[in-house]
Amino acid sequence: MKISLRQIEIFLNVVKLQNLTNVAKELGLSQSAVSMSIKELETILGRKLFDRINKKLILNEIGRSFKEAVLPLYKQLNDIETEFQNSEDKGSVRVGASTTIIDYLMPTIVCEYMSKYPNVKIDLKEGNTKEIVQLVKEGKIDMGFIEGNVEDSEIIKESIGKDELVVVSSNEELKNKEFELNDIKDYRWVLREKGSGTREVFLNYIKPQKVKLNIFLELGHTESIKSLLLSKKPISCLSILAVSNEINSGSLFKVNIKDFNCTRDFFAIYHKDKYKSELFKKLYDFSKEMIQDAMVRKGCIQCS
Amino acid sequence: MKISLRQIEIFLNVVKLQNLTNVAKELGLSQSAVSMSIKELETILGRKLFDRINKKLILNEIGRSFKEAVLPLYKQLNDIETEFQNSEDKGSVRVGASTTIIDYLMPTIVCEYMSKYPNVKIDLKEGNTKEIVQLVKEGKIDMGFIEGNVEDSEIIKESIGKDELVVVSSNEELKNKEFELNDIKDYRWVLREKGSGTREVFLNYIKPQKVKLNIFLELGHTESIKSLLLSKKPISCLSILAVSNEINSGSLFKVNIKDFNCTRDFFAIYHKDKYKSELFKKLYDFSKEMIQDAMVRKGCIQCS
DNA sequence: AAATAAAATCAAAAAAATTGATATATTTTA
DNA sequence: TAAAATATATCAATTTTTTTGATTTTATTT
Repeated sequence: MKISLRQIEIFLNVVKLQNLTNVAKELGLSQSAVSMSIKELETILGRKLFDRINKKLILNEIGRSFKEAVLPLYKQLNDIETEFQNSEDKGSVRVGASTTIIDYLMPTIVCEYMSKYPNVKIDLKEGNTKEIVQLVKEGKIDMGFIEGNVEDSEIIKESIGKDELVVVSSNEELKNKEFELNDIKDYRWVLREKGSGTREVFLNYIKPQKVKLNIFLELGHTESIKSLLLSKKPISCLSILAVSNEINSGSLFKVNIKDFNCTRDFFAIYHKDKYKSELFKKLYDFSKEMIQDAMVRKGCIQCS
Repeated sequence: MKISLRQIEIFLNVVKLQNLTNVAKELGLSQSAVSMSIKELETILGRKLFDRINKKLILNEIGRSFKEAVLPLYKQLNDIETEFQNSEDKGSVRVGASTTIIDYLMPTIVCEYMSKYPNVKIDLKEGNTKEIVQLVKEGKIDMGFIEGNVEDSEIIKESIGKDELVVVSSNEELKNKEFELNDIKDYRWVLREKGSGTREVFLNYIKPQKVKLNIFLELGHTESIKSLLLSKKPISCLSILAVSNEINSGSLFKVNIKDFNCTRDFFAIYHKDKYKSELFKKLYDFSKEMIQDAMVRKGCIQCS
C-alpha cells in the first residue's frame, strides 16, 4: 500500500483544524471519510500520527515531523499543478538546426527569446539537414531549421526565406571587375568540407559549367575560412549570413561573377503529429520571424 | 479534478520506458490502465505531455518540464514514506519541565540525547508543576518532568528520584555548628519568589515550627540567589542540584540544622492515552535515567 | 442526569481505477 | 507486398477504493 496525495491533503487539514468534523466540512466530506483516511494513512506508515486524547486528535511527535516533511512537498505539487494548468511560458524546447543557422542565427534568437520568456529553456542540437530531419521524425527534437529541402510525408515544412551564397575574397586583384567563373578557377579556393550543405549547394550550382576549381584547402568551420580569407586572400563561397559584416566593413568583398546567383531556401520543419503547445507555437513563430528578419537585414546590407 | 500520486508514478514510468506496454508490465497493470492514466493526467493539466508520433509516445516540451518539476518531489515523498515506515529515530519531541529541572538537568539530557540521535529535535517548555500537568493533559507536550506530586486520573506519573532541599550560606559564623531553625531565623534570608515550587516546599516543611524567617529578599532566579549568597552572605534554601558544585568546591556550605530533612519527589509524567512511539519511549527512558543518575551523583557529592 | 459534541466503526453506495476485448495504425518480417 | 507482430486508444464490465449514512462510544457541557 502507498500513501496518496488525498490522504496527505486530508492529514494536513486535520493538522490545521485539529478537528475531524470541521475538516470534513471544509473538504465537503463526511466525518467518517476523514476519520478513515487518517486511519489508513497511519496504517500505511505503521505508526500513529495523532494521539487520541479524550476523543481529540493531538498531533504527536511522529505526526509533527511527518507534517514538516510533507507540507512543503504538498504545496509544491499544488503549485506545479496550477502552474501547468495556467501558464504556457514555461518548459524546455529542443531545437535542431544546421550549421549556418546555428552559427549565425540561433544565438540571437535564443538570446532574445530567453530574455522575453526567462522560464523557457532551449536545447540546441546541431546537425546537417538529413540529421535534423531524422531527429524530427523520431521526435527527438521539437522543431528544426534547415538549409536544404526535404520531401517527407511526416514532415511539415515551411520556407522561411532565401539564403544567398556569395563568392568572396580580400584579394584586391579581384575587386571591381566582372569575371567568368573560368577566369578565376585557378586562384586558390577554400571551401567547407565535403558533406557541408553550403559546399554541396555551391558545387551543384556551378556543375553545369564544368569548371574545375583549384580547391587548395577544405576546412570544417566557416570561421576558419573567414580568417584565412583575410590573411591569405584566397577565394571562397559562403552564405551571405556568414560574411555580411565583413562585406559591410570592407574587409571582404563579393567577387562579381557574371550570372552568378546561387541561393537556397531555409526551412522550418516539425513533425506532422506534433502537439503544438503554446510554448511550441511561440518559439516556432518567434524563430521564423527572427530568421526572416535577419535574412532581409543581411540581404539589404549586401545590396548597399 | 486533482493529480494523484499514482498518475505521477505511472507518468514517470512512461517517461523512463517510453512505452506504455512495458510500463504496464513493470507496474503489473494492463496497457489500457496506463494509457487511460496518462490521458487523465493530461486532461487534468489541460495539456498534452506527449506527442503521439506514429503510435509512439514522445515526451514533448511540456511533459519534459513537468517531469523535471515532479520527479524530485515524487522521490522525496517516497523517501519520506519509507523513512517513516522504517526509522524510529527521527522527529521532534515536546518536553516540559519545571524550573529546577530545566535549569540543572535538561541541558545535559538534551545535549547527550541529541548527540546520540541527531535527527531528533527536542522542544523544551518551562512551567511550574501545575502548568506542565495542564500541558500534558491538553496534549501540548509529549512528556513532563516536574518537582511536585500530581493526582490526576489522566496522568501517568513515575517517581524518578528524591530531590533534597538544603539550607546554604557562605557566612562563616554558621559553619560547623548545629542550629535550631529558630537560632538563625533573624539572619537575612533570600528565597525564590512566591509560587516557586522550591520555596513552597521549603516553607511548607518548616510551617509546623511556626518560625518567622527574616526574608529580606525574594528573587526569581536561582542563579541570582547563588551569586548573592557568595557576595552578601545571606541564607537560602535551594535544591541540592543547584548548589552541589558550590558545596563541593567549598564556596558554599550546608547550614547544619537539627532534624532538617526536606525532600521532594521528581516525577516524569505523560498522558494515559499517549501513543508511545519508539521515539517517545527512547527519550522518556533516556531522560528518566539521566535524571536519576544526576540525582544520585549530586546526592553522593553532598554526602562526602 | 440529560443534552451536546467528537471520533470510531460498519455496511451500503458511489466513484475511481483497472481489466479484457477490440479497433486502429505502424513497423517488421518473410 | 501481404502477413505477422507491435503499440496505442477506446469502451463496457469489473474490481477496488473512497465516501456516505447510520450507529456506537466516550467525554464534555448544561
